[in-house]
Amino acid sequence: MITLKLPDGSVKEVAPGTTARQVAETIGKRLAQAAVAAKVDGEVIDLARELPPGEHTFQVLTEKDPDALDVLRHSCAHVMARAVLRLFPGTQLAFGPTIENGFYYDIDSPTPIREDDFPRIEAEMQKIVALAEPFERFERPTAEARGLCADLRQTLKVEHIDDLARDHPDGLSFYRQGEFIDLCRGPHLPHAGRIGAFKLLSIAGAYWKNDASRKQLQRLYGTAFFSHKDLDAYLHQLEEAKKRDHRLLGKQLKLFTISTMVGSGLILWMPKGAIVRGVLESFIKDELLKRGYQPVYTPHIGRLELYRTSGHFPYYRDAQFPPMYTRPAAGALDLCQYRLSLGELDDKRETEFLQYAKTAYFVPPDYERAATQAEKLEYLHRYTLKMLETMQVDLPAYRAATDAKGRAEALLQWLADQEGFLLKPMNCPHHIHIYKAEPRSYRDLPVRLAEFGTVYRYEQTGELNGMTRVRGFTQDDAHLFMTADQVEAELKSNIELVLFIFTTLGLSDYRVRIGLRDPASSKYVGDPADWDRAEKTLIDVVKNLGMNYSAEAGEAAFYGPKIDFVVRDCIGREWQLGTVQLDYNLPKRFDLEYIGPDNAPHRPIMIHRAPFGSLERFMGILIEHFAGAFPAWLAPEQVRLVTVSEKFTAYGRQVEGELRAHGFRVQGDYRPEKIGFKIREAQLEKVPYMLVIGEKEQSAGTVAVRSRSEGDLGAVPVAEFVARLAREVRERRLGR
RNA sequence: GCCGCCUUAGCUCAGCCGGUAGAGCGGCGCUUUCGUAAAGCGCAGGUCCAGGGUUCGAGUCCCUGAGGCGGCUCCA
Repeated sequence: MITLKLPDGSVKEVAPGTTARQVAETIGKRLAQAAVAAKVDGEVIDLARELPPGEHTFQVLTEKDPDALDVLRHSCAHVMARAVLRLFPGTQLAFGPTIENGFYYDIDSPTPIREDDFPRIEAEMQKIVALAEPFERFERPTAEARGLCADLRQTLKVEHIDDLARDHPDGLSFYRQGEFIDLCRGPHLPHAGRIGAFKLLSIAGAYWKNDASRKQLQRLYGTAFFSHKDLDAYLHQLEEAKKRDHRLLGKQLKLFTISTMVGSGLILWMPKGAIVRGVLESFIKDELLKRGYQPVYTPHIGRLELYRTSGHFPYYRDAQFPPMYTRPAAGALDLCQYRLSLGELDDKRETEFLQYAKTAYFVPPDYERAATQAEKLEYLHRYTLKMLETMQVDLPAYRAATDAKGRAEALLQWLADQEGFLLKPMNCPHHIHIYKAEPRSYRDLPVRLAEFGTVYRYEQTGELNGMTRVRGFTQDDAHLFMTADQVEAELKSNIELVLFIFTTLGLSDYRVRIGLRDPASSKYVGDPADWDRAEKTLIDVVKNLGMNYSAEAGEAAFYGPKIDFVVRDCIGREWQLGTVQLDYNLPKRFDLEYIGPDNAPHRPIMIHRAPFGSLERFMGILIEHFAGAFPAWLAPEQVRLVTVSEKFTAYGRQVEGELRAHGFRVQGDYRPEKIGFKIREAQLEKVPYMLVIGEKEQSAGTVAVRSRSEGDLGAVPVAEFVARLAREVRERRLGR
């Protein structure tokens, strides 16, 4: 017998071989009709599946259950794939999972699919849904499954089976629906007729198995619901969310702009945006001073040697603006050094090298693109020799070296003596040298150096996004230098600082991610023992604070693990804001020390932290968070005075002066327009308060207050309005 | 960087099968002196992203490049 525990606590015994649907029928006919799938021991299964022997929890899923929506969407992905196969014969299927608000299917079709094709595909899907054919599960031994996929000419599926044969030696499942058969774990709807409403949303490129070196496929995104009403509600919600987009609001509200001439990913803060940023900066600066931080300033560039020492230059070469050598040819040799140190020339870098070589008139005449890696490196070597010769630089160590690695090292020796600078990609090396500028005692620790430090990173063009992913940004950065037994308290205090900032701004929808190193990757520097210690400390601190978190391998910085605060933008993309990073490595690389109570030198430990992340990204997220309607303490313009007619201009100016004298950001609108028009403008500019001034106010010495969100609040004496607003600003009230 | 799409007035956008460019808002001028989300009339404003090609003729078709959007990959 099979024993099932139902959600209401009752227990049901059924015979072996009973299907989930049969159980639903014994519970109730209506329930069986409403059933979409079943949940056994937390796992969602088809209604047609026979229940496994033993004791289980059992639940029938109906349309109301969120898990049921996933099942529906997964089935809809199959329907879409089936429609695509009909319309685009020869299409290869990859993966078709559900995602948070819908589903996608990765495909490789002989003729690329375009958004114009969506209506045809949707019409074909509609036909399939109308037939209401069942989804039938069947299983095959792995070898046979491979054969079936091969017969279906689904080469990607065959490749996938080869990859996962190890993990599934005892067979794989398929689902058949009409002529369509797909390798799939399931579960699925009983039949396609249950798909109430669906829509294809977009199309994008995606790499096979998420690997950029593999083939790029087309990813078709769609969504589906049980009812048209739900679909319409979702589409409406999408439209509304788009109106909060910081790129749109930034333009409308004149907060920031990006100019092609200045460069992609470089934010120009317009006066209104600059006000908000300034208020945020003083907010955090005051907080830091209270917490024992010391503000510092450092320049925007630093010597290459500095970043060779820190590791930033060699490790993130491709993500930086090119180095600036005072001797131009050194730049070319630097490029050679880098390629030689990598020991390979991939297609992209080979093209770059050829272009570079051409401009220097050093193209090897017999250069063949099809050369092997070894031949390519040989050309690179000959090019380097030619450069050195022309520059009349004699490098015996280079000549003596026999392989690319040796040559790279010899070149680096020479480059290290060349004067070269880098736009700073991080502030830490500069701050480290402030730490190093004086001898430190254990009594001085922790030393907390803070700066709104602007850094530059050459992000790939496809990554740039409004204010959230840029090439020049300012971190509210600080570096803390401390002893081992101060680490925990400092970490804790920094996490609390981030939380304080988030609370003040009403950012409540975030998640905490602990970034650990990926054991399989070689990008991390330092002693594994230090890493283990650092990772354990971070996890302990977060646990002790009772926070929810997810620990994710591969999300660490190259020098240490970190705690990130991740938020979502208006269309659901995640961005890292606040970050706290623990670092045992840079102190070693820069040979930092302090004198301990034992009168001997010790190595300090560093924390890197930026509660906002970057002011640019934070501002972008904040614009979306408030939908452009900043609370009074942050608003670029706090008060707009609107006069009923030009007769009241004088009184208006008097009130304006009074408010300005109290430090408020106020602007008077004295144009001979109707006040309805002036109010509309102020409302659209999202000014928190409008003060209407006419005959009554002038004679009574009052102002008629109108709130952006609550409308007419009635007249009050000017002094009273001043007191109210001052309090609202002081308390950093969020309003709504 | 990769795949797909987009780029027309300051902004939002129309512009058919290739025949020489339009609207609304905004701006400016005049009139209106007005009570809580748009007063009326008039005027100005365009290298149709850039470069090349096809064509008698290109905003429209083709190629290359730049910038943007959505993904993917990346993100110290």
